[in-house]
Amino acid sequence: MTDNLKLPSWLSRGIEEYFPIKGTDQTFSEIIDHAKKNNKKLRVKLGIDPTGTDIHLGHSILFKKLRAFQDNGHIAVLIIGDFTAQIGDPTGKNKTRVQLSEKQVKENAKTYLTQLGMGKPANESILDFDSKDRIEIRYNSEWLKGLNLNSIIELMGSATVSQMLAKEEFNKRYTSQVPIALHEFLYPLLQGYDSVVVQSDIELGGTDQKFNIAIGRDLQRHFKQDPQFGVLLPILTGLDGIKKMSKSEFNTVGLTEDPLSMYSKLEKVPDNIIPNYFELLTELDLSFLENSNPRELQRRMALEVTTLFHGAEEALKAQSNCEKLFLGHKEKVGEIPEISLKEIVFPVKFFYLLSALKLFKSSSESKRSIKGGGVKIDSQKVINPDLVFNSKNDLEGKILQIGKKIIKRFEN
RNA sequence: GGGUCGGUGCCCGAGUGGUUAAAGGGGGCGGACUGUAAAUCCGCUGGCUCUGCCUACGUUGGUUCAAAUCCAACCCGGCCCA
Repeated sequence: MTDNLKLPSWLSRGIEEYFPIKGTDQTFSEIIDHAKKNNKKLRVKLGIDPTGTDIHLGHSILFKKLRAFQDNGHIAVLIIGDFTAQIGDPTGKNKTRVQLSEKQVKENAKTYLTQLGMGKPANESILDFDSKDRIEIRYNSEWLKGLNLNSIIELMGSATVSQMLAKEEFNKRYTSQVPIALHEFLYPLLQGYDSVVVQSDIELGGTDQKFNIAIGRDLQRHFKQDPQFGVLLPILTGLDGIKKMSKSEFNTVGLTEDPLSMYSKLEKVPDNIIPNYFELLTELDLSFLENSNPRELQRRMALEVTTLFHGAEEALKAQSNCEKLFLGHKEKVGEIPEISLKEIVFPVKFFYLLSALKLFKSSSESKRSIKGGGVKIDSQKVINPDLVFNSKNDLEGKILQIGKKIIKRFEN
């Protein structure tokens, strides 16, 4: 049986894969179509683990898709994995994942929701928090905290070791003799159990979530529910153009970053991922990609994305400031982030100043960067880390540049 | 539980008594070039208000003028056996 309906474009854009093509009796597109005709609300699950405090563009594509479901009449079931956050998703990289306290997790969750626009009107926020019948926020500790051993055994009984080892991440670790702790097998099961509890019809996730979503289907079947469909979205490549966007790789753009920093980061992204960014982060028709100047594309993409989060006016201002800055017309630039000299005790050595202002991780690093020629004041390279500034007057109003990314204006 | 191998800087990985803040590579950062991209080339890549001082090779103790390197105990991991 083939699927002769097409997915609507609000849903199909930028998705990597959906599965299964055909559920128990209908194809995925039939279900979407049927829901629309009958005004049926589908329950669309998206889980986030509140392990950090910043949401970046990579996450945003999931949330934007979730919003699209909302806008088309469905229910966003946002699961805050406050409980699972404490186990840790076995991503291999995070072997030293810290145990987060309950309090920490709650706070992270709160900042996530704020960043997603909770409290703002729907047209200014990423998710629609206004339409109460289209948003459901659940914390998974609600049901996971009290699971008793019997239930846990039941969950564990529903999957096999070889299923688990089929998962690429586990498999890689197993074959390369990197330890896998038993409790790590629990993570997919618990995440899958979330689907059972919230009775999800569709689960959204990155392609790396395929396994977990599939486990969710198994468990739903086990608990006599219709298994969910999975919609997999691509993993956004980070600013380096190579690795996935992730806080630990320092290649992210945060949703709440100021326009200038957002624009300037995006505008220097490698060429090869530009089309990808256009497709995943904007709503533009992509036909113009074919014959455009690559430099223009960078600028346009940066502008579009910045507009999305800060509005057209702010974005244009950022673009113009950014360009003026690199052309050297600093005096015309009004929007450079300021950095306060209040806490500084003069006289002060240059390297110590930068370290004290937290512009570098350490004073040694500050010193090295200065020596290496990476630091400018008013466009002049300053390469003497021991240069002494005697008073605020030496610096006030001047513009500091560190590498290509950091630009600050000294203020009292 | 027994046997065996192993635990080195952000990561991988060399080093098996003496300028060792620790080869080499990757990654990262900075510079030149460029389109603020890529490629290439060059430099930097433990901390400290720093011509010096302090921490570092799983942990703790020991041997020695001197240890990442030798010894002991412990902790952690892989594999084989049970």
